[in-house]
Amino acid sequence: MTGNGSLPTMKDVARSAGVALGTVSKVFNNIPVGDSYRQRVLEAADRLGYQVNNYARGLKTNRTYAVAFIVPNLELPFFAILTQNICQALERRGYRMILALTDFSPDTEQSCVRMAQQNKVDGIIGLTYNPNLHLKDSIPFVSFDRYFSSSIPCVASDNFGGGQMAAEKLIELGCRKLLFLRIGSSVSGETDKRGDGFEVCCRAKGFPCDSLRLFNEDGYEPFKEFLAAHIHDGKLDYDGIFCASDGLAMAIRANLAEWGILVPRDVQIIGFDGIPVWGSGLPCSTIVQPVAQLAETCVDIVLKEDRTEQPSLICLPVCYASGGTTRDS
Amino acid sequence: MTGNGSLPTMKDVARSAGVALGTVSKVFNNIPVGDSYRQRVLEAADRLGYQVNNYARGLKTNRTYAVAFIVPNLELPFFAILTQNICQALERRGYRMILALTDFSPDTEQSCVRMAQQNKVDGIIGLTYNPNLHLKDSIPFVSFDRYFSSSIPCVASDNFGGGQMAAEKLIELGCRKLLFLRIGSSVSGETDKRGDGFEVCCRAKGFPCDSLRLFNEDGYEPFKEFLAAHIHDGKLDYDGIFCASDGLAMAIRANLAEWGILVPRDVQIIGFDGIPVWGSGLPCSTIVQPVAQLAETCVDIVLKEDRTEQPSLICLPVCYASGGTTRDS
DNA sequence: ACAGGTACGTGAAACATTTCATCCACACAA
DNA sequence: TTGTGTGGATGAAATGTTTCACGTACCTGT
Repeated sequence: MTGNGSLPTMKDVARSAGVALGTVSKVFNNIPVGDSYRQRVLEAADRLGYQVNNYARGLKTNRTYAVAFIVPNLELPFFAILTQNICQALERRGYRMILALTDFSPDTEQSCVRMAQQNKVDGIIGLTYNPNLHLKDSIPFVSFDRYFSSSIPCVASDNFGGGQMAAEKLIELGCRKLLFLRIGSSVSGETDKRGDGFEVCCRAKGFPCDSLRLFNEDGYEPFKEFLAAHIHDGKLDYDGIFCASDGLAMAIRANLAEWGILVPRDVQIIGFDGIPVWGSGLPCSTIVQPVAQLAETCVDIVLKEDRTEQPSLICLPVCYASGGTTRDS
Repeated sequence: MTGNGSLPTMKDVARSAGVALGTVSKVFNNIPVGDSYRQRVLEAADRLGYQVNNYARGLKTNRTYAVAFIVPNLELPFFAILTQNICQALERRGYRMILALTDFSPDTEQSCVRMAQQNKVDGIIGLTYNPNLHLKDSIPFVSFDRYFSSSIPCVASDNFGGGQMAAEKLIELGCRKLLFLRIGSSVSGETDKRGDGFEVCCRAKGFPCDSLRLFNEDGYEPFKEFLAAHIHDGKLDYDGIFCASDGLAMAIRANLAEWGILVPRDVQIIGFDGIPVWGSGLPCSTIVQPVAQLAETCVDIVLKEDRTEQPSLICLPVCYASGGTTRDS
């Protein structure tokens, strides 16, 4: 017994095992050590209940095996699942995640970055919106879904392609009066491309396409007004709607139901994200983001040793999946 | 300029400001320092882009302002929202969260605890199932929803009361043939109490009550068989179902729909959790858990300095909320 | 038997902080 | 003028690791 009440250190283990400090260190770093020594060290460590102190280790090595993930919240199923996949990808590589929530506040985003820097994380993955985040270039940063500049790697789904895909599908299903709906803040980023792809495709095929942006985060009140203005004699002006997210699609469907307009009977809807909830399949027909690969890619890039020749934008393919809000199944 | 390429340290700041090391330390710890000194230090720090190194600080002080949260995954909306609330409660107090996912594996739970210990977290909040987790008693541990022993504080909803509440409500709505459904692993914990409360109440009021436990995590196949056996001439043997979670309730509803049995027309369903998803309200009528207070309580307890006289079980009240799967609105 | 080489154990220095015993300078009282 | 007290700056020690230059012991070949 070393006697004092605090936790055992390497020094205690060394003393107890009758070896030098450096030898203990080597054992816990998988550096070759004579078998008898290794054994004695492990026994002593076990006896004392020794555990490596990562704070001392990190101080010395400047590697912490921690990565910060910055995300607005976990209410949106897509955010939650993305967080889960990134956390798992990190754990698989022996890293751990420091979770930082911003609630979409640019100031909070900045302070999360500061926190991460003070904590000497080995990298930061950010689902952030602040266009002029101040980053120390000594810490690798990967942006999810928002492209800031060529010096900041960005991992995203093929949003443009997804929009095209949605348009093609709706047209193929016979829709002729098309609408794109998106919701959210003014700082857009990649998400707008979903609408761009949709519009480009509609126009190319010669069908009219309206586009509406809803600014009210909750409640969808602006949509209600819009709906009221576009329903005549119980019939909607549109027969195909592409929503920028599944959540929006679900809200729209609920809203339309109040007018007696049924999905997919009267209008077909395609959402975006493709996260199953409640274990009962997709919430709607949708463009599915490859969450697992997105997460894996973010982690790969942020942990990459060689930071020269990093691609600045990585775009992963999406796919269409039927989920009950289109008439195709 | 200090010259070497690495990050500036307190020593650099001290030199640049022309003050002693200890003075710089005091400035960044809000310990009284002469105004002119303070100013000079802050300017120098700003000039050099200095940031406190939390690893050195943590090594010296043994406080890290980090708390580990151990949870199976973020797929279940309840887990995701709980994680969010705990993370926010921590951030409000100047702490950060290390997120550790277990996918329900007892071994992973244990290794998460080990990881947390090595990382010198100030506390651990665990939504774990392993009944014999090996914990260092030097780190405060709070268990969410599972009671292990009187020495480990447990924070939970009033599951028993919630079960009673569900029974009372269904009976009040005229249901007479009642069923309780739960899903999940054999290691149960507090969750079983939902069923207990339900059964006790049904029995007390003199109505029959069946109870079924589904072991298959995904797919709900066992429930399908059970359903088939209890539907005669398109009519279900039950007119009121209490599900141990909203996710299960949603799956049941979908299953019943395939048999032409509509909710709440033919049978009324009450779930458990009460997490809104897709921003469009509750998924079903449900017993709502007070997630925000649960999170707040966990954090309060795990960070409490005085660890004597801690309650071993804290039980927070739930409430019923109508969400479309009962005929009461 | 001895030189040279190899494998590996040793312990001090370094990492960036906090803390504490000292010390200084100034003010005020006698 | 001198002695005392005080607010506050100082810098060395300590925190638990890793790393590296060094030293020792053993082995091999001639």
